[in-house]
Amino acid sequence: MTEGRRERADAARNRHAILLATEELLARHRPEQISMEQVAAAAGVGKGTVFHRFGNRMGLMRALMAERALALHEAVTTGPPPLGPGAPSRERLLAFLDAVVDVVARNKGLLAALGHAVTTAHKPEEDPRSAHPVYQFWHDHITSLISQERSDLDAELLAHILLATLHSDPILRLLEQGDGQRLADSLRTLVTALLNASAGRTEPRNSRHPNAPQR
Amino acid sequence: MTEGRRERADAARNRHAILLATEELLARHRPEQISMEQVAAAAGVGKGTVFHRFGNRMGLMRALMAERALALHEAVTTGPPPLGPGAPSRERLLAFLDAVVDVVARNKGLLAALGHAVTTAHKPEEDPRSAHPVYQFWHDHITSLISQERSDLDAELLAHILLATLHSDPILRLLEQGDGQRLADSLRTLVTALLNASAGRTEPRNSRHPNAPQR
DNA sequence: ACCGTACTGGACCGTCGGTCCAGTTGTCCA
DNA sequence: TGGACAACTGGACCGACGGTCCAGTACGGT
Repeated sequence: MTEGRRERADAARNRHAILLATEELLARHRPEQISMEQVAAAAGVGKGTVFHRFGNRMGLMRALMAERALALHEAVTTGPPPLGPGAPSRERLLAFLDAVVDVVARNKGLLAALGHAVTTAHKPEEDPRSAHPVYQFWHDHITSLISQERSDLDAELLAHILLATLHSDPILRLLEQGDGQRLADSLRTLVTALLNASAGRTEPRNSRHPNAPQR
Repeated sequence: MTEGRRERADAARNRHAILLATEELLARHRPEQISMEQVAAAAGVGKGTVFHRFGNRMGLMRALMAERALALHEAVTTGPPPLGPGAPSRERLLAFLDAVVDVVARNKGLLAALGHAVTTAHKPEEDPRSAHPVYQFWHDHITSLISQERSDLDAELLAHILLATLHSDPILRLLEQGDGQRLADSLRTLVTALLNASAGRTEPRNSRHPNAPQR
């Protein structure tokens, strides 16, 4: 981050102001209709400053998201069980999903703002590999917990499925109406059922569309 | 559709050309970077025509999606089991999910193009109620099948969760690489586990985690 | 054949993401 | 303390895009 120099005081102040302004706008307006100019104006800085600090719209959203997710990140890596290390994987997983729903519920618009772009670099093939760090972390964590508990499952894919929930508009809508608990409950049900399922129980690869690629 | 007059021949021709051009562009380029002008040019019509027929970007995507989903719609409502009526709900559900994955896999970019907007009217509070008809239908169908099999579950929410899968960028990426079978398998596993789970097994509404990180 | 109208298409508009660069200001070092 | 230098600032500017408008076109009914 800070290579060599420290961050200049005014820069830090403006950076904070921009993030704050974005937060407020996000809380009040639909995320896809807040413009960078609006953000700049609301923060009381020039547009150039915003772009200088955050590169582009996505960068701004990423930074904001990263900040919001920080507490959770710490709770998971160094906090007490069941979120932190120490509890059995199953408990950690359930606790983590609860916590993630919580974060998302408190940041309704933000996830939507990131949108699909969360994991995508959209410019002329930048590096299609790198996902949003927050997503990356969440996904890795869930993957690891699932596979610890059930090594026979496709943990990685299932983690994507679970997280996909949080990008869904109808579900975001529910969250807006305060139905976070309902979502958390269903997620618990789902995961519990998954972890309890007997291993060979699901019918294996049936022959799909003939020209569907294998793997 | 055709109230009173028939659709003019040239209009039909152009409409088809536009849809076709959109398809091709969608297949070649990232969906968020194809512009309406491009579509118009590729279809060999003026921009006005495109807007006249489809209203706006979303309308175009909707129309295309509706067309793509038509076959599935018919298979479900009037086709033979297990997709159509007649088979037990569980079989129908599994078959339907397979089929949906198939449709999505064959239309990679399209879902992403619709994006979150699938269910949202974005203009100044138009009618936040109405979802994309295709989504609506898929959701209703899944909800109904789940609740027939397991009336104790929150079928509606679970249906949203299952469908959310298809809007996820990482998963769309997998689909692009031909991993449709892998996704279908995991979905089957998930649903089977869910339907098999013993009723009271999942811990009921615990009072969210006390040490969930704040803010 | 001819009339009314639905359809057409390109000029046009306002907005927005992003760039640029000249001026400013914080920080380091002597 | 002061000077030099780079980092930061911010607003003018640009190209692109979604969407509107409307004069002209040509389809289809009669």
